[in-house]
Amino acid sequence: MKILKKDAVRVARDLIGWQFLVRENDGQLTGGIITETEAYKSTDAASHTYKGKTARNSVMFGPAGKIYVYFTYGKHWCVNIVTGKEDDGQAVLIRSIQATHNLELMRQRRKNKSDTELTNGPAKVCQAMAITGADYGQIIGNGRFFLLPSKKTNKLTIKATTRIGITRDTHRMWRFILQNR
DNA sequence: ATGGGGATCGTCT
DNA sequence: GACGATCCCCATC
Repeated sequence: MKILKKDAVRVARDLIGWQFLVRENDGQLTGGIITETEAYKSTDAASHTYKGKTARNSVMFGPAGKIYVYFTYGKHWCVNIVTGKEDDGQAVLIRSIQATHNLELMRQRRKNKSDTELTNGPAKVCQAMAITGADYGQIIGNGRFFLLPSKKTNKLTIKATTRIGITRDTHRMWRFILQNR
């Protein structure tokens, strides 16, 4: 997918408003509209690729369009979309979506949390969409994962802020949030 | 509505 | 052996 081959910071902004979906075993689609993202690059001390290639982060070194999933805090999975050129070591973290497909299944997986708490965090998105380490390296578009362009004809209002939950390179304005949601 | 602290384990030092 | 690209619970306002 062409949009994903650009710089992660650009892609993180561009993906706001796109639909992020998975196909369930029964063929149904689950997911929603991307409302919050963050960019991570190898030149960035907050990135998993900052210290070079390892077994865990290898998929981040390309090609673009693959899924990078990681396990964190002993409990949670988080999902990224690999971006950039071959060997760049960059990706966009999906931090939040606005649920549009298969709400009932997502509520069930999220233990019937309120709708505002359904998919408003990176690990919550993975819980609701049942994304785990089994999805590591999946290619978007011809398997379980799908990205569909924004249907909005009017321009979206997108706010840039510093990233969440990191301790290094905290000043970078690489978090993008859809306004008026 | 907001904030502090505990849980928990794979990955890297 | 330490530390997270986090979530949840509970206390307080």
